[in-house]
Amino acid sequence: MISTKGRYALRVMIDLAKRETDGFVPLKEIAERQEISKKYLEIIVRELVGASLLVGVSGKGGGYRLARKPEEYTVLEILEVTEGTLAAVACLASDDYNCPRAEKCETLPMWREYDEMIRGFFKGKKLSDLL
Amino acid sequence: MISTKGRYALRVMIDLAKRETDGFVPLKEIAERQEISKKYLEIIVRELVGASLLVGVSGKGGGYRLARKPEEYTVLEILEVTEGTLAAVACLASDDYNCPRAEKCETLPMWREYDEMIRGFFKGKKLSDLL
DNA sequence: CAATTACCTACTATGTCAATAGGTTTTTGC
DNA sequence: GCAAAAACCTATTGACATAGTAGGTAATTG
Repeated sequence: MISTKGRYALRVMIDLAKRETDGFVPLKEIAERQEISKKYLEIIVRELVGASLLVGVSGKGGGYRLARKPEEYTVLEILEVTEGTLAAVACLASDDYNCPRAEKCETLPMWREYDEMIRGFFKGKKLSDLL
Repeated sequence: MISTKGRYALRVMIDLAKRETDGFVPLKEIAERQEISKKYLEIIVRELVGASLLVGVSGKGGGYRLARKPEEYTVLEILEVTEGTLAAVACLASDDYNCPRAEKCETLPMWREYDEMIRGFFKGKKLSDLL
């Protein structure tokens, strides 16, 4: 299940994409428009800055803006930053999981297929598709 | 993310499908073969019986068996029993959620599309496909 | 009647989610 | 230089879900 964090992140990105030409947009404005607690958004937005999806500038006149053009973001990368992993099952979440039953596991192939489908879906969606 | 409950349920169903002709299979055997705590499986299996996916018989010589043929189960229904909902976002998890922002929500259409894809995927998989 | 098995209720440890609280640092305009 | 505005940072919390465990009762068969 996609958490609020991922969903909020997406909404922030969309909000900023719509204000692409407005320079730096303060978080306060975004929080009000989106009706999300500014304090909570701070956490989310910081991660987006950390991953270089957003650029943040402190001080008066500061705020946030997209680091690239809306069509250059996939929904996948936005969700991966905030959700950590989109893996459907723990077995696929990290490379060093190494389940001893993997060889004989009858369900693993299905989870792999599922995973690929999901990633493909979100990779195919650009931020610009959501405006 | 699909929890252990759903994944274990699936493995129990597969295990039973492979022993379709063996009459009633005691949980102890399944737990040993699958290397899962019997106690925990009890909880899961009870839910499967409650949903009429399995038939359980008490007493000596008892155990569990499938209620239907393997090709008559979809993975979707098995997961739905144990996971409760497969909805990707809270907005779609229950019908009476009624988000006030639904009308203007830019992401909702994508979540709907995502949801349909997932349900379609698991509906298309039969238990017999996993043997 | 003893063994086996499902069935049932309750509890618990751990972790994650969704925030909140209360600061510090950076930058600009006056 | 100073006040305002903004990002940035650390810590904490309440609620809930997950992944079990513990200890029993009821049903069935040989």
